[in-house]
Amino acid sequence: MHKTLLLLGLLLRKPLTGYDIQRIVRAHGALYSDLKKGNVYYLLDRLAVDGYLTVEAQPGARGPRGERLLYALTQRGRARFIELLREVLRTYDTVHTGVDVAMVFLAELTPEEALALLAERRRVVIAQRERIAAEEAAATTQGLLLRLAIDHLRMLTDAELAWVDSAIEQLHAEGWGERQTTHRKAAGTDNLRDERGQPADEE
Amino acid sequence: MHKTLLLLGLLLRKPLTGYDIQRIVRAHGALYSDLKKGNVYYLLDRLAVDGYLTVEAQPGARGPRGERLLYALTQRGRARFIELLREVLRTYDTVHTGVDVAMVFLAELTPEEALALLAERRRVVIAQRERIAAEEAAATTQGLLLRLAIDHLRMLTDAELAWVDSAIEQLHAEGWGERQTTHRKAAGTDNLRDERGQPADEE
DNA sequence: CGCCACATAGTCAGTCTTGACTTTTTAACA
DNA sequence: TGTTAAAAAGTCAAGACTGACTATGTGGCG
Repeated sequence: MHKTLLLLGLLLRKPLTGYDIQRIVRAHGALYSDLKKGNVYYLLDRLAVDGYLTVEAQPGARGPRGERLLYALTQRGRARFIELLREVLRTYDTVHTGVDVAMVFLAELTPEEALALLAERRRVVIAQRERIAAEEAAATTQGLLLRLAIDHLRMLTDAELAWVDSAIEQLHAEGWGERQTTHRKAAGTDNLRDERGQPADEE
Repeated sequence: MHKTLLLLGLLLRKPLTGYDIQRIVRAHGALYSDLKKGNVYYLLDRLAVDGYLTVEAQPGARGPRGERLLYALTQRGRARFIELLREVLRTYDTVHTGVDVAMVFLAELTPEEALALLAERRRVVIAQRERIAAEEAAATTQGLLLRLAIDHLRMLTDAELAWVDSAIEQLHAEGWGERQTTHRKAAGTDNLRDERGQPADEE
């Protein structure tokens, strides 16, 4: 949904071709990095079909594949943009990265390997944090809003790092680092919980 | 990918039907909430086709739709599980919630509405934090790993809250709250940056 | 100039994901 | 006991997304 928001948002200022959009996306690094090439064309096309964009061949410009299409926002598109903007700002659902799922099953690995993998994760997170911090520095000249946006990325990465550190520490505290403690069987705390009785509100 | 990991993980202990899995997922609240019904059946089927699971009709049990299918892990499935577990633990990519995108375009709204929406977001995040904290409390009896997993969710939610607060504060500091300051045109700091020159490593 | 390597601009088949629908079983109650 | 309501268990068509592929232009260099 926020991918659509981004496309409409980029088209606010002036009409663009699919490739223009890709260049902008790429230039912004981590911020927009989840909008992939193929998806851009798909979404632009769908937005056009739904009447949010108009399409026309760009006059004097042909790419390797025939003539380039120029997409422009319609009035409905502008309205849709505002609508989406509100929607995205006001809602929040929990992010699901998957580490949490992995964590639940961590006892399936040897303590040594588990800790080694977490240590590797830690390094990866730090590297990513570095990259984002650099972007943030570059963005300070670009105005408050862009900086706040990148701030968001950085703060989430910081939180991830803090969590990994805390997890490693707690595992050590429980003896996961030591050679052969009470681990062979102590790990088997059953983590399959089943619901019985209350239907656990499904929407 | 972590959805597959979860399915395989749940099947580690014993064979289950699709519906068994759904009950477990629902019972775990926020932790597994991104695995939806339809997807469960699709993924189980695909895993079976790929040889990671075996399927057989559960003996004395029929649901509303014919006989229920019981899925069991194969040796390959067990190996795949471990493989995925390692992969998920070791990698990290930035999460993309969309607020950051929305933030970039915040100047398209009036300062009043923007701040109101952020305030609403703040409330939503707090409510979600509450829900997760409750789950975390309930999970403390369930062992370290489950608690660490839910910790992860909570810490990310905390970070989101901290960000919203900081954003609101900074916007106020810039005069977004006051009635009619220099905003009609001052907001138009161009946030379309384009790449020129270096191809900005695309993998 | 002819050839190679690379950048450009885009398509496409296949995969994942979802919400709305369907059919059967169970429960509740008049 | 018959009727209605809700929950169980699952299907399905359509939408979103991706990576691999394609085909054209462009610059360098022998």
